[in-house]
Amino acid sequence: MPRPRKFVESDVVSSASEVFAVHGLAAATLDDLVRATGLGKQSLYNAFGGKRELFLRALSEDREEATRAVSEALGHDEALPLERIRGHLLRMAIEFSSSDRRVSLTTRALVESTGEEDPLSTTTKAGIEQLAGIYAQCLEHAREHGDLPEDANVQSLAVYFVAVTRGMELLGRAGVGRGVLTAVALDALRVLHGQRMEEADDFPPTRG
Amino acid sequence: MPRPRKFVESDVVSSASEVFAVHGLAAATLDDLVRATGLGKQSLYNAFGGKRELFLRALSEDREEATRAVSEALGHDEALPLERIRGHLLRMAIEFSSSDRRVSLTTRALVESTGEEDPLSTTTKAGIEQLAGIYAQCLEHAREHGDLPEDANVQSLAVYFVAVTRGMELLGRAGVGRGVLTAVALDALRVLHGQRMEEADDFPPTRG
DNA sequence: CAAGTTTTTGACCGGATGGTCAATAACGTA
DNA sequence: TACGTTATTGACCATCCGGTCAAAAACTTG
Repeated sequence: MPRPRKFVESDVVSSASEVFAVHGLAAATLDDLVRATGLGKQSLYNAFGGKRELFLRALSEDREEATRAVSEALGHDEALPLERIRGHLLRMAIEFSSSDRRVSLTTRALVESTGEEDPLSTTTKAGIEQLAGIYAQCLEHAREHGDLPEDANVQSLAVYFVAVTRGMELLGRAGVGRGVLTAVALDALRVLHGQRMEEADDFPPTRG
Repeated sequence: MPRPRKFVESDVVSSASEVFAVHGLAAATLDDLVRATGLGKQSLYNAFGGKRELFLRALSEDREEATRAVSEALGHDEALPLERIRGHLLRMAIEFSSSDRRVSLTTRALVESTGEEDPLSTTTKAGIEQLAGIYAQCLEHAREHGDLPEDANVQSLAVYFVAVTRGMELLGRAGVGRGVLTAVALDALRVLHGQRMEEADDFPPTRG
C-alpha cells in the first residue's frame, strides 16, 4: 500500500558513482548528486542517508565491479594462468590511459578517508585483499602448472600486482600515455618470467 | 622601510604541507591552515593568494623534496646502481607502511586535480617525469656496467618504478604492513634480475 | 472510493567556508 | 622623531553546504 519509488536504486548509485569518480567525495556537492540522479534531496536522503553513505554504496558497487572484472579476467579460461594476468594488465594499461579523467572510487576512498577506522578505509582495504586473493589463486594455479618456481611467494606477488595496477592508474591520471603504460605493464610482468617476455603483438612497441 | 614579515615563507609552506598531507586540498579548511601556520587569514592571503595557491606552493616543495631524496638515493654512491634502487625501494616500503596517515601531495594533487590543464596536474606530471628521469639515469649506469641486458628499455623501466612506488604508497595507506610492502618491493625488483634476488638480510622474511 | 503508508516536493535553516575590508601596528629611513 | 610602506589583526560578508521539515502526492489494498 505504500507509494512506490519512482527510481531504481542501482541506477541512482550508478549516477552517483559517476559524479564521485569525477569530483571525489569532498568536492562533489549534494547538488551535483541531485542533478545527476534526478532525485530530490530528500528522496536521496531517505533512500541512502547522506553524501557519505551514498559514496559508500557507490564504493561497494565499484569494489564488486572491480572484483568481478578481475575474477573474470583471471578465472577459468582457455588461456594459461600467466597469460590471463598478462592480458588483464595490458587491458588495464589501456583503460588507465583512456582520456576520461576518472579515478576509481577505491583510490579516491583511500585518499579521502580520514583514518583507519573510516568505513572508506576498511571497505577499501577489504577490497584490496579480495583482489589480491584472486591474483593469488591464479598465481597458485600457475605454480601448480610449473609456470612459476616452486618457491615463488604467491601471496606477495599477488599484492605486488595490485600495487602495480594502482600505480598504473595514478600514472594514467597524470597523463602517461597508452604506449608507456603498456610498456610498464610488460615490465611488471617480467617478474613472473625471469626472462623477458615476448613482445605484445597487438600493441605498439614500448617507448620511454 | 616597509614593515618586515614576522614569518619565514618556507616555514609557512611546510606547516601548510602538513595540513594538506593529512586532509587533502578540498577537505582542508582555511581555518586549519591559519591554525597550523600561525598566520592570520589576511597575511596568508597577502603572501600566497589563497588555499589553492598555497597548496601549489606546498606541492612544489613536496616535488622538490621527493626529487632530492630520490636523486640522493640513486645518485653517486659507493653501491652499484641496481643496489641503490633496491635500497631506495626498501626504504620506501618502510616509509609507506609507517603509521601516520599522510599521503604525498603529489598523489593528492593527482587525485584532486580537476583536469589536465589544472596546474595541479601539470606540476605533478612534470614531477613524475623528473623522477622517472632520475631512475632512467641510474638504470642507464647499470646497463653500462653490464648489470642490465643491453636491450633493456631503460625508459619504461624507469616509469615502471615510479608506478610501483605510487602503488606501494596507496597500499600503505590502505593499511598493508611493513612486511608485505617490503616483499612487494623485493618482487618489483625481480624485474631487474630475471633471477630471484637474494633475500634482504635486514628485513623480516616476506609473508603474504 | 476511502484509508493508510511512503515518496516526493520545495521551501527552509544554521553553520561553516573562502575571501575581503578597513583600521592599526611595526619597522626602516630620513 | 615623524614619515612612508607594508604586515597584521579581527571584524565582516555573501554564498554555499549538508541536512531537515511539513505538506502534498501517489499508489495499493480493503
